[in-house]
Amino acid sequence: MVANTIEFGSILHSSGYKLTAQRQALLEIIQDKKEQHLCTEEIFDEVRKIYPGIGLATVYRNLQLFEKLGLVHHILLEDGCMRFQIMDSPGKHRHHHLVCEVCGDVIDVEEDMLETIEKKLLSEMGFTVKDHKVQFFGICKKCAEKEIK
Amino acid sequence: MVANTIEFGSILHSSGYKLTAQRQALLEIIQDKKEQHLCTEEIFDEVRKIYPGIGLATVYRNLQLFEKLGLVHHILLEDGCMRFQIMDSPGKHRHHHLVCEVCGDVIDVEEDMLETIEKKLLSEMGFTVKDHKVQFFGICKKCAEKEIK
DNA sequence: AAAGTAAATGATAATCATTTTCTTTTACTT
DNA sequence: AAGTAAAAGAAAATGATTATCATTTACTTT
Repeated sequence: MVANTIEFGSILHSSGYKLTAQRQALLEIIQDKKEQHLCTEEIFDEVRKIYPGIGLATVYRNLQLFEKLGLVHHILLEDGCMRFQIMDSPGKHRHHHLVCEVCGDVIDVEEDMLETIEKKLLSEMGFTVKDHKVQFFGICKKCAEKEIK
Repeated sequence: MVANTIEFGSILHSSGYKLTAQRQALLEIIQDKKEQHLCTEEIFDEVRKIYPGIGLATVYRNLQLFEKLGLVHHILLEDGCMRFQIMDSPGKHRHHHLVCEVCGDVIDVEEDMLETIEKKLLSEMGFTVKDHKVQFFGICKKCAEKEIK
């Protein structure tokens, strides 16, 4: 499931892009920190550890490119920066995010559970859904348990 | 259903805020342009027509205040600015947005349709949902009909 | 394997939405 | 009508992101 450097290389090449050391380093980081929804600056800080010379503009540029190629996707929370994640199964609808209002954690939910709604939107409103972005705000399990004590 | 100036006045007063001419003008505009998901700059341009002296910072400040008071809410699309709307029924979960990828229109969907999912998130993951943000991307009815022709 | 070329990078400046600061004005209280 | 804290206006500051441009590099062609 997890794509390796060679795969990334062929994805880039087949679209006419070059596989640079910077791009490899970036993809490695994003893949490693899969569960953490890192923002651009955070990715920049991480990637510098393995490729110290990299510039911030390169990070921005390539995250955009990776998203265009379907390798990563981003979410917008309320903190005013883009947070990126590896796209686990290209073509599938985006997964949902649970944002805990207490601890700030962002939890991924792989299950879609929106088919019924999307069918309804088509039949009742004539709107064909191609993708969605869903965020739930509330209290995560950990924080709910702490509150009881 | 539609709150008038007097209501807004008492909402502001009861929370210790003053009812200024600028705030009235702002609320009028946001109420008038209910369907339009205006961004801050657009609201600024509109409000200047009825209150020419208003400053942009005042618009930003008050939109923030109105949101805190539950009078308006905002969405974040991909254009990098906040878009505001009057909150029709305070306390209720936010409504969903259908974003047409062809014409860019944003359509409101008042029906919630997420109860089943939210129950599942609680029972299976222990996550208590307080609110949600849901955007569907796709093709609206109008654009779908045009395509056929 | 060396040369050629377009793409990619790094550094820095520019941009754009939003926030902050600070002085002046105004809404509401006494 | 006077007093006061909140609000407004103007402008500077901030922070994320994008654009510019000279230099470097990945990959192609010889």
